[in-house]
Amino acid sequence: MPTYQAPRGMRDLLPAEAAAFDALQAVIQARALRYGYPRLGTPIVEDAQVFLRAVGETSDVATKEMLEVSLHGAGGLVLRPEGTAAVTRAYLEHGLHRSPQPQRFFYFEPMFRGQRPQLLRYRQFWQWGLECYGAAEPGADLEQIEFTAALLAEVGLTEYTLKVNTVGETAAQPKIRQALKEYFERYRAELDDDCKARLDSNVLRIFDCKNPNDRKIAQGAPKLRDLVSDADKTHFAAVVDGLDRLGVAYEVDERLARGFDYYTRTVFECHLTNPAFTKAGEIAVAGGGRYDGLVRTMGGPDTAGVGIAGGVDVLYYALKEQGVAVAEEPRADVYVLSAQSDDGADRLQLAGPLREAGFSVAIDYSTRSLERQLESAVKHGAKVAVIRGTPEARGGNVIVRDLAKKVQRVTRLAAVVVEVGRHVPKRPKPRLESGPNPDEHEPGAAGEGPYLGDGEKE
RNA sequence: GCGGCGUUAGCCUAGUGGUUAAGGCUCCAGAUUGUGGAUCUGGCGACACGAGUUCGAGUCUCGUACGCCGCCCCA
Repeated sequence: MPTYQAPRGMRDLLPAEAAAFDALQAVIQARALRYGYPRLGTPIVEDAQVFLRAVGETSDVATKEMLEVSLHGAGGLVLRPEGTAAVTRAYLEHGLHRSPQPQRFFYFEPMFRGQRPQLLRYRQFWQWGLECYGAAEPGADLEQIEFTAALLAEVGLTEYTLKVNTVGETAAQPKIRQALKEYFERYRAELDDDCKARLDSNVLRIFDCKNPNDRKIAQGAPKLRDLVSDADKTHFAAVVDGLDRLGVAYEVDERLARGFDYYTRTVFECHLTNPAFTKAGEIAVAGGGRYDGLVRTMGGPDTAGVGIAGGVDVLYYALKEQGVAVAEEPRADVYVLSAQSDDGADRLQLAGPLREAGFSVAIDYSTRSLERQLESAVKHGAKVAVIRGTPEARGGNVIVRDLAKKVQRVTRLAAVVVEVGRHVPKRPKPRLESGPNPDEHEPGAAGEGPYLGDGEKE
């Protein structure tokens, strides 16, 4: 009787999907580390003001789409709706703005939104993200865009397009909004109700309108690129030029504007292009941009910043749609069976050395017939059965049976680990500390010079 | 948050006012505890929840929850 259900828009990650998420996190986090972005964790709950300040109090996120948390009746806390504001809060709270700049961070966390769920828009969703503080140069923008392109290529996502645009520096934004407002104000009577509202709330969003007539009006609007400052133009030109040189495919989309107020200059998004997703409008698998005014808005010094966030759920389903195998539900490779009854501890003792050696081992504790136990082992996906039969147990032996090849041999207890190793691989054991990288080539093989200490001359 | 459409067992499906709600898959247990995915036999298990209409509701009406789609918005 399904009396209890997961809350609306939230779902369980069953082992297969959880394994896929783990695999995605491992790939993304390893790349982040390679780019010099260590992971930073922030609480799932934050003071609502953190986000209200950052994203702009008028945006919809602020007004109605955050999930509030009640703590003994006191309000003011919300479930984290996005990463950038939270990471920025941590950056300032811990004085990281007084550490050598730039500071780079990676995160991989669940986020929450309050709207009704739709295709790939859950109330709890996972995002990975990068933040870089204290680098105003276009190279920092490029770094993150290149990261994303390389990441998506690594995991095998091909059905997407990268769009880039510039929305101008902080100082230029009021002027830009003013110019657009003046333009659209002339057509106010012709705009549909939604766009009339956008005219007052967020003019930039009129460019996203689906109404054909409004689109026509929007085509004649002043171009963002003409409205931004000369410095903005130089910055954007450097980004675009860099993408060309790096061989990253992109489109300049004059209409691209992101939802949060904190974006300045470069904005970018990766949109899915598979029809299964475009039918639901534009779904972004990653997106981000520069936020040169955010740190100051949050109470810190004038600090440039740039960030990107990607949807893990979106990426996972997009890969599935493309037929990319992500990860399988992990199964125990080895099953321990026994014909003896009440020998649970013996079965555990049998499994122990195998587990310590790195094999994944599950145990059948039942007293069912060997036939049943073998059937169960196969159904659970085991590749090898270690069978404790009566005569073998008496002689200190077990049977190691390869369930796929249907071959087996009697093995001394001391040799079980070696014998099992002939049929299935060990799982990598994680370590608490990582050691130094081994040198992968002979010294001098790449034509490098000898090591010299300070003061030595070649 | 607004609107439309849905919800029968773990999964898929039948059942449009009248016995005890049917079937397939899965799962569990057996087919005399030494060798497996098959087969056979048996078993567990559902009308999302709550009201209402009716002699009688899985079936009609309303509300709630959840899902899908659209809108708003997009992280």
